[in-house]
Amino acid sequence: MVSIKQVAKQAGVSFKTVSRVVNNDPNVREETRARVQEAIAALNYRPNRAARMMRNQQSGVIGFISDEVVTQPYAGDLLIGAQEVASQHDKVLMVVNIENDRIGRQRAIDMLLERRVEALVYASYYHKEVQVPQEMLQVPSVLVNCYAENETLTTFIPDEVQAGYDATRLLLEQGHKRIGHITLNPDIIAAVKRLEGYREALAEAGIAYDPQLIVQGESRFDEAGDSASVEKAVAELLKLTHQPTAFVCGKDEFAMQAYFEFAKRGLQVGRDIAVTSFDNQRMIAPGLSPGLTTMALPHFEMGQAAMNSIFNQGDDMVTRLIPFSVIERQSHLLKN
Amino acid sequence: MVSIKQVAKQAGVSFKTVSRVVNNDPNVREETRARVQEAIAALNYRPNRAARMMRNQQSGVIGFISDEVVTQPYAGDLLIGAQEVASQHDKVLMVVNIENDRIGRQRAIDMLLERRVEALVYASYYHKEVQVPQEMLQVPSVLVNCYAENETLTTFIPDEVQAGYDATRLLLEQGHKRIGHITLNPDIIAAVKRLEGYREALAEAGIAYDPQLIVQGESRFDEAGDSASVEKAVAELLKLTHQPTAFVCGKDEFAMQAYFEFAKRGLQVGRDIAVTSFDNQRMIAPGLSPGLTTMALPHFEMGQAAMNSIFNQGDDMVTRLIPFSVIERQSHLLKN
DNA sequence: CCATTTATTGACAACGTTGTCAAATACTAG
DNA sequence: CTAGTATTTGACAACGTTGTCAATAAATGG
Repeated sequence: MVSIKQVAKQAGVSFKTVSRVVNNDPNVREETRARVQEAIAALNYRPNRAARMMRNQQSGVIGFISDEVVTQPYAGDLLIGAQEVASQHDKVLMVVNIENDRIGRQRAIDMLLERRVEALVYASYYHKEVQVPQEMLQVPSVLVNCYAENETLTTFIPDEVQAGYDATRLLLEQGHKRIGHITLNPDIIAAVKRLEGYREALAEAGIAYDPQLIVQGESRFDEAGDSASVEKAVAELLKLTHQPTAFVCGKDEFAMQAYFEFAKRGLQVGRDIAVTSFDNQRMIAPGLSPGLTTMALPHFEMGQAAMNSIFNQGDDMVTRLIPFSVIERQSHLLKN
Repeated sequence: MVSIKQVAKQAGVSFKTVSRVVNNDPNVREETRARVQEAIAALNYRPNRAARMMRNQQSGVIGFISDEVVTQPYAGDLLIGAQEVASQHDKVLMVVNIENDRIGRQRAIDMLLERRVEALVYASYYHKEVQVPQEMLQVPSVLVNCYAENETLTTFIPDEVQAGYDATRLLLEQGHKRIGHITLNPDIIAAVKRLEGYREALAEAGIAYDPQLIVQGESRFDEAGDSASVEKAVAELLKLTHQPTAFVCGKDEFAMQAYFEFAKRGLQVGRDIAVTSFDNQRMIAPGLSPGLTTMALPHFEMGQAAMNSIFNQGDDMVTRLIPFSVIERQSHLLKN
């Protein structure tokens, strides 16, 4: 690899002069500058960031520890959002994926700290509680899509309550009074919070909460994607004497399966029954017919917000709720 | 940040001795080693990789340029596969996402080369042709999920022909003779190659190719997820006098929509009609009923293979096809 | 043309490491 | 106890940069 000294030799100047040219120092005679630039081009010189960093003690790198983020559909948007902001500040991300300790979390953090990352982002692939390793505190750090028991770090999490509220309100606004809710596994925070939002919306509309309308869409030990639970859930809700006319589904997969269950019974979403859901899986929601109205997780926004908070060290140690976006398609409407 | 010299002072030795302890040099008296280790722990010292790198001219970093890989569902597995192998060799990935030049490709490559990455992986989110920037050739590089016009780089791409062949053969093995194929947009390489595989499988089985059985599932300018095209495609195929008894769907979304079309007509997958598909979208395929038999893109394997080829510089400038995995669920079977 | 001032350039140290080699210390045998 | 050897330690240079400051060259004014 060619260094600044070789360029200097080629241009017939001291290496310090080359440094000046590289850094756009105005105190260089034009003629010299041109000569140096020529040499730089000729030798295809590229400054060495590691050496530069050693002088000014800045790595320009931000560590991004992802707890399976990238394997999850669209959660990669979190990465993209973070990168976008980082790159505006001339920083790069060093991404380490720690999947169930395949590479231990400890090792990841050590690696990143040895590389003198200027900050750390710890992102989880679904909203959950995590243990924050002590070492993270040595460097500005934020948590995304997860939170720590002892609120030691700035945290960005999706506003599940709002999402549950909005998903329900969309249906209330259409005049529905009996709204079924097929919930996620209650071990998941999202399940609990969204239900909370659902109840808030009902309360606001002056509708009594009826526990019969809440059915779990996945058994605690379900394999991902097992459709039997949703089948049962829909059956149960439709068996009620006072049938629901609308459904809030815990995720788009549930909605998809519910569509099938409705179809079996000759019910049609958009005519006989209204549906809202969560996640905006781009592979599912737009492809259903009618298109599924669903609450999109603010992955991109959380990534941006997290990174912004790193650069604006003013506000610290807060937990910020990032709102979901309402993706309105047609499934929440009934046309007749 | 604490440096080796401060540790040395604390332990009352020269900084070179600390260096030896850090690097597990056996030529250190046990007593001294203990003293140094104590100081290291006390000061929470961590070696500076950038400085280390400057000496031995190795950054330990591999650049991963992703052309929207992480936004694509499960394509993030590519990253994971790559990281797994990299980390076995004690390297880290520096990931830069270049989405339609939001951060220019040029800037990404400059950044990575300034950081003296030891190699570059260029990954595209769907199998397509790319222009390889000249600079990539300065460093060992591989292409993943995309290929260059002038085959200048080692390339790893999914074996679309095999996938098409397997998806078709699964159905042929069940005795189907009339197999419909709903294809992707023909601008996409996958569409063309999978059809090729389909034809190979038919030919092998001694069944004549019937162009009437091939229908495009998305118009050239379709928005992602528009379901109208599949609706029409299925209708067209079922209208044929000599109806198909099995369908090869271009992707899992098509299959999902086809399931709905069949349901509308009282046809049931697994009883009246058999289906195979591509992608193994974990949000869709297992949740359909019956579970969708589909060909999983070898993202993880491509990531691994790409990284392995970087470390085994023996074989160069080859194009390697990585096979899809056949994910057998029930949709290709008919039980009666 | 000389004395100043100003613009341009270069020598050198430093950043935190590791490699080379020499110095110091500890151990062994006679 | 001494010489000789083996072990342990440290001084110094180097990696590729940038900051500090001094040295040189060019420009200005009288």
